[in-house]
Amino acid sequence: MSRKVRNTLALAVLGLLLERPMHPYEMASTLRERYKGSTFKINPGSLYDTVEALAKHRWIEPVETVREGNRPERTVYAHTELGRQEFVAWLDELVREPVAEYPKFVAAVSYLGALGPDRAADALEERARHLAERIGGADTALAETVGKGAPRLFMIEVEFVRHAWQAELDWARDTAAEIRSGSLPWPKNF
Amino acid sequence: MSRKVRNTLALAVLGLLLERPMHPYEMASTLRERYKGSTFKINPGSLYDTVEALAKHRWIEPVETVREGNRPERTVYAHTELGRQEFVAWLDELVREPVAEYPKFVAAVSYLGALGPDRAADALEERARHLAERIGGADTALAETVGKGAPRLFMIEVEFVRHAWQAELDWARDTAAEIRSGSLPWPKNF
DNA sequence: TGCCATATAGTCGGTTCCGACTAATAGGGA
DNA sequence: TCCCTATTAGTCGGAACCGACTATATGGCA
Repeated sequence: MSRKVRNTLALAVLGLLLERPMHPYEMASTLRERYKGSTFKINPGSLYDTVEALAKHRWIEPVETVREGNRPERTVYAHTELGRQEFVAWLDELVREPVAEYPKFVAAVSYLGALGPDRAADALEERARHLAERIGGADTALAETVGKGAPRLFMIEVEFVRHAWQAELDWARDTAAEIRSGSLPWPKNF
Repeated sequence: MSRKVRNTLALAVLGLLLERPMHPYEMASTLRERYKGSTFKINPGSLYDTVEALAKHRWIEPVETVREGNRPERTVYAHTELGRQEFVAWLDELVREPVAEYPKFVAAVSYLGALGPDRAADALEERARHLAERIGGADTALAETVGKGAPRLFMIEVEFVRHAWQAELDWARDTAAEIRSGSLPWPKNF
């Protein structure tokens, strides 16, 4: 059946418009404020394209075009009833069904052999250090928001990525250790 | 500095051409044979675009154009010395430095609240079941290849994704349980 | 008051990506 | 021998995506 707009940025736009009408630039700054800059890739070009696509399919619609002083016009959008329905259905589907996602790291790991054992172990250990830093950052962010009294649910995706990073970190360290110990044998032809 | 070709499919192409010269269609079928269809998104259009981009930057080059019977011409490519160097350098970088990747599930989780507690828990439990199946599939694939006497390193990325899926599964189950038990409070305005 | 950094708001052209479509041949069964 | 399907091989137009660039206004400080 294949949804009309697949870009996840569209999900963010719909989510924001369910709260209140906004113009695109405001969407971008609101998302950044809420620490969603690492959940959604907020690129101005993509954002305006996405908003247009959503409008074309009547998931959102322009409600007014204001001009303040000599600044460029701002077109304010609101969600439609169709948009609200699609938002929830899409969300449901995204949570229920894992979809293939081809991350760069998996691609690289599939050719790990080409680095040779020493360089591969080095690289994995360096990655592990980077991941540890990011986990620290996530913990700080989580502590801050909870400290401000915000409900945990508002940062639930940060809890998830923290968990995922931890698992990746564990794997990187274990695999590096296996390479160092020789328990992960290295074929000659690499 | 920003690499010339970023598509990970280019990494797969280079990896294959380091073994021996091939024409694009052969690359695609070889990758599928080796169970790399879930590591790289092998789309004919993308593949031919990628090969062209690699050729433009002299990481690979056409070595011959053969025509058998009335079939379309097949252009066979080989890697260049530059291509070999870039391959290893790129690989190294991809392993060492985690890069931001915006997966759809994270986007959805960030709006989990919109599903309401019951539907959210349902959806997470269903995802957990799907993940369990995939983990089973990965285990089967791993057992088969090891059974055939292939070195573990040839399927190392499957070990990684298996680990990542397991972590995701654990999180999904734990979070669903927290929602069911009420220990993850649900704000009213969602 | 002159200047610079930052915030506001969005445009534009190019690259990448996608998947439906084309087209020929080989193999197998009725 | 005719037809159907699978395999081989690749093309093409459009959609999505990106990020550098434009342009105005505001605030602070030297």
